[in-house]
Amino acid sequence: MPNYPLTRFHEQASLTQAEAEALRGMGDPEIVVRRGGTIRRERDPVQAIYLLLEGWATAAIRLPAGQRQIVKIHITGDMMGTPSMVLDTAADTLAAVTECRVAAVPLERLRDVLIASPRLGPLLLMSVQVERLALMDSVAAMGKSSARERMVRLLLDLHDRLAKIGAAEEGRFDMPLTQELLGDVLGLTAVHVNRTMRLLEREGLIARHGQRVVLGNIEALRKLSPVPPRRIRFDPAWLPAPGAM
Amino acid sequence: MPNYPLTRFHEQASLTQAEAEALRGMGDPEIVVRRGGTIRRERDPVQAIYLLLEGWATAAIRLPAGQRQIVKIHITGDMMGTPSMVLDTAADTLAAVTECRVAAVPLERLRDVLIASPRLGPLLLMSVQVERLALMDSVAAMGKSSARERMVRLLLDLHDRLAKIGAAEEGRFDMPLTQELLGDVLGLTAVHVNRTMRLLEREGLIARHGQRVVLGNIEALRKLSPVPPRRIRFDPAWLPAPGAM
DNA sequence: CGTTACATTGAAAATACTCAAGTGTTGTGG
DNA sequence: CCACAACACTTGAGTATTTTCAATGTAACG
Repeated sequence: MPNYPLTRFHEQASLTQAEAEALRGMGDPEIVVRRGGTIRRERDPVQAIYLLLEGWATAAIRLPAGQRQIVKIHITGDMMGTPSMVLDTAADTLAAVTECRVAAVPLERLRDVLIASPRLGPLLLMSVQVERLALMDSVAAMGKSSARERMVRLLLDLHDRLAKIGAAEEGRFDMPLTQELLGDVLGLTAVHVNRTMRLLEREGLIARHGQRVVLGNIEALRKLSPVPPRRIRFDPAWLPAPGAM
Repeated sequence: MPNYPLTRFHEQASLTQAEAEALRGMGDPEIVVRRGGTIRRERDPVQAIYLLLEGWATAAIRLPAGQRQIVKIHITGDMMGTPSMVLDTAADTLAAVTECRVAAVPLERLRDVLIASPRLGPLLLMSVQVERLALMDSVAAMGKSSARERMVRLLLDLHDRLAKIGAAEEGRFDMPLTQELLGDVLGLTAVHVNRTMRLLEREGLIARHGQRVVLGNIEALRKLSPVPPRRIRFDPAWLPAPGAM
């Protein structure tokens, strides 16, 4: 088993193994960020994108009024901080939920990789569109569904993503997120997150033991979810074939 | 003045004039979609992306429960339907709010353009990241701010985007959106949209005459907005220089 | 002019929030 | 190994925001 979970990039962003390795190879040596630590702060100058080699992290925006909204929960294998690629100062704060292993890819080196592997640009574009779709679904869920529905969607989303990297099986997985963090993801208070989860528990839809979550009846949960999962097309008509560029 | 508002692509997506023309030149002949018409329906096979040559349009997701969430209000010059590039069937419905002039760019031709103008891939990537940031801000606004704050943000966002294409001046612009549509953008009911706008009016922050909106005190409104505007960097370090690819 | 679509307002109900207190749980230093 | 912080979770009671339901007003259009 390789040091790095390439499957993540391969499946989500449909980068080939060689392309993910090219990106990884150009990255800085990995650093370890301890639980609660900050990887990159909002408003910092944007100098790199980040590969999350292992761990859980959050991407959060702080509103002027002081509240924090988490816009993405990152897990092992995710690419982080790329929306800020088009800004001078970072849009979001990347924070380690668990201890994380992270490799930074300075933007200049990313440019070199884009030139050296011309297909990587379109593939990166593809992975960004996938993230954009996830955000569109988030907006839909936040605008038009109840706390319970949003919670169900989050649990299913985490389950499906964790299953892809082998960190969830038969609806069971570890979720190292406090209820306050969940609230900042869902746009709810920690108190209401608590009530909502307890409700799902009383209904027999989920069970919890510490950080361990068990989705008892996934089919029933999927029926409750405000948005269905999306199936990515791995060979879209607009993607130049290898060798064409 | 050219037939096509290239400034939009140039400013928002930082495509050069030549690149925008390349994209436009590869598009199908323009079609006219009448007010209320559908440009592309959710779940349709994805065959093209769309250039909105003129008019207002919405990109909306329909939830299984039947509600509709508008994830983007498109104005003249916008590129539409690109998130569905990575799907077999479209994620969102594109509908004409006003009469629209639209040019479709079939995905196969987009591929040809990407090959012929290699810098277009990274530039497209840039424009998609800009849209992604807008969605992140939307999530933040929907999760953590009140109806009034969200309404203020929407009005400022429309104002700023319209100003870029010369369709807003001194805080005045036409907004051909019904309160029901506004509700589907903001995640509110039409009734509450009405109350919220009337409140802003009573406070002297805005005025309305039919579709005409006047932002009386833009500075005060910006202070109320839950998210500040973002400044895009037009020459990011990761963007290969012309000629480098 | 009648029809239709959109805007406005009131009253009651529902959802989620705030404040507050109490209950684990975990980690740490003595 | 215990005491005690520190942190996270849980629950109750009252409040605020937003929704729902219903009725009425108004402007555009054939």
